[in-house]
Amino acid sequence: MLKLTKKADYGLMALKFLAEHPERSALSAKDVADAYGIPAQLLAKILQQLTRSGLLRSHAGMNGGYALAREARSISAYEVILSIDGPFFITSCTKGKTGCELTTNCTIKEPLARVNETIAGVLKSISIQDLAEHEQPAARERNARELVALTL
Amino acid sequence: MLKLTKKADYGLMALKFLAEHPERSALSAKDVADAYGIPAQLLAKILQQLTRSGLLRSHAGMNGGYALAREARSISAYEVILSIDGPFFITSCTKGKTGCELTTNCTIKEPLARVNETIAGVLKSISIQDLAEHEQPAARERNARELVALTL
DNA sequence: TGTAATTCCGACAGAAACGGTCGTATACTG
DNA sequence: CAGTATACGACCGTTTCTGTCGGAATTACA
Ligand code: SF4
Ligand code: SF4
Repeated sequence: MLKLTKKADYGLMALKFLAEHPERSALSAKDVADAYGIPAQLLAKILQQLTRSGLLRSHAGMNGGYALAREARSISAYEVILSIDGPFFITSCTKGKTGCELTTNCTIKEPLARVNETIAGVLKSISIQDLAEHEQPAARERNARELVALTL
Repeated sequence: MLKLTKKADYGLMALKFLAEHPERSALSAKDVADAYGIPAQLLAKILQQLTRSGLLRSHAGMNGGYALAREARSISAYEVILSIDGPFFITSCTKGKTGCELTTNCTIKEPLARVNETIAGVLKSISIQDLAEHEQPAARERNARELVALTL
């Protein structure tokens, strides 16, 4: 289903946590894992992946750990998900193995690709910074209609 | 990952197909399955589920089959996904089994819930009718920023 | 009445994805 | 050198997804 993996979830939490602690030059995977209840080794792998993707900067050895490679404002949730879960597609017609064989005669492929772009756009426009700030839940969803009208 | 299941995918295809053939009073599951390359028995179950949810009207026996219960314009992709894949949540913190135990000290739960609503809103504003019509892919995503600003 | 078409329903199995662990190697600090 | 930390890959148990099978109930029609 349309659900993000816990890995991505954990990744976002970690990023947010790092964004909230700029005073510390680096936080170890264990620090973050303990702050919430995340399995330490799993989080470690996630942070390593984020580092590979260039979202984090790592430093081994004592007092080592991870820090944001860029400012929180410029890191989008989309990038995080992309890094952890791989290419973002809501449909299965992404070529490669276990893809969909109906791509030739499928008629909803195109429209769904547009929906895909819309959702990707939403994710791209959410930064780690946004997660760190807490605003009031306002009236949302009421504007969804006009919102999609622009993109579809 | 943030991917819809093939079942939902098939369901949308079928709905669209039905919407495109209003002249026929009913189309059998096999008709639809053959039109594309969808496994017939699987599609049958999907259509049955959609019927149970009230999106389709079914008629057994010869010359039986399925037809839209409402007009295509008023059936949203969200309803289809909801019917087939169950409640829509991008996160795992949906209580119940295999849920997330970090809900107490999780700090991104709230923000993600808002993202969830935004995406749900997008889905809700897309109708079967929309899928059946093909418009030009226009500049989308450029408005994503302002779009989310409204909902976040 | 009987037969074919068709929906309906549950159970099941294979395959993939996910969540998590382990072991070990490497790098840095002091 | 010892201790702390990242880096990486292999592995495994569970869940979810996809698809199949077998059979029962409905309806049309000859
Ligand atoms: S091709 Fe059509 S059916 Fe296959 S995944 Fe893409 S959208 Fe779904
Ligand atoms: S509680 Fe926090 S961590 Fe657990 S699923 Fe919800 S958002 Fe993700």
